[in-house]
Amino acid sequence: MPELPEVETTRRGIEPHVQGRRVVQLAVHEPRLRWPVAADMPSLVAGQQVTAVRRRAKYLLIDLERGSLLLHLGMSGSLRVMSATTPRLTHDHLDLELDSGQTLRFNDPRRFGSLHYLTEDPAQHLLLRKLAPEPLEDAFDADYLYRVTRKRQVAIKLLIMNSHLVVGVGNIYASEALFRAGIRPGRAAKSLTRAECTRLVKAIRAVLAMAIRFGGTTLRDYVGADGKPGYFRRKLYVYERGGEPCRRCATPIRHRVQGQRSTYFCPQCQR
DNA sequence: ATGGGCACCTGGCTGC
DNA sequence: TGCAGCCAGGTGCCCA
Repeated sequence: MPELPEVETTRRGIEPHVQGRRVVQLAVHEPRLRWPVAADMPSLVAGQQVTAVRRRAKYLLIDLERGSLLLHLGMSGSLRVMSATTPRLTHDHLDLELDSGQTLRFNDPRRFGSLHYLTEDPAQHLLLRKLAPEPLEDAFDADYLYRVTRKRQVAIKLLIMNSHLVVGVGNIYASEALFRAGIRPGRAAKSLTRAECTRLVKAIRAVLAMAIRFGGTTLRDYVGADGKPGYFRRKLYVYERGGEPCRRCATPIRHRVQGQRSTYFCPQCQR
């Protein structure tokens, strides 16, 4: 479910409830996530104070005094803050119970999410070490995108979804950013001109920033940390709009499968 | 090094 | 009503 804007929306939603609190208990109701939750994690994190809540790509980092929890929401995960006494629902797999009487509850039907506890520098962890620059920071610019697309035969949509090259762009925003940049998703990455790279970088930044401002995209059951749905969905130009008229030129939006994922584009506006 | 495909899961929807 | 088949927001890993 979550792309970068949903993860950032979640981070901002939980931060005020979590930062500065002390962990009373980590309750692992279902350890079988994408990777098994380590059995000794509850004993390691109990009693520690939360010093910060950060995000790297689509990972959330909950910094503690002596280490960090590294959480990924996968395809269907969500985090909610609620009273620790609230009855659990199906797929509520984790509870980070706090000294405020509240709990940070992780629900994930598909169990593609994950939780690690790191005592080393998180940036050096295997899952984070090879990630590309953050798209909303300065290192991600037209020069960078132009450089990494040279010699790449792969379709530009697949390239911008490759977290070793660009982080935070998932299936929805990949289609949306390419529409805004006027670039067809199937184009070989190396065929992009410098001007197109400039447009694409701007489009990626703009679409992610706007989605964060609107609190993420509502698709099916997505809700933010406070349980409220995101409002970006009505802003989508192409995603899940196959056959419908392009909002800009009225040409029917096309749908096709790329790398086993759905892609949407306007054959008129995108070249 | 690059690229393509699969795997991990559950649930919702469609069509017979 | 039941059930098979297909699809869904991610990404690490294996193989060619």
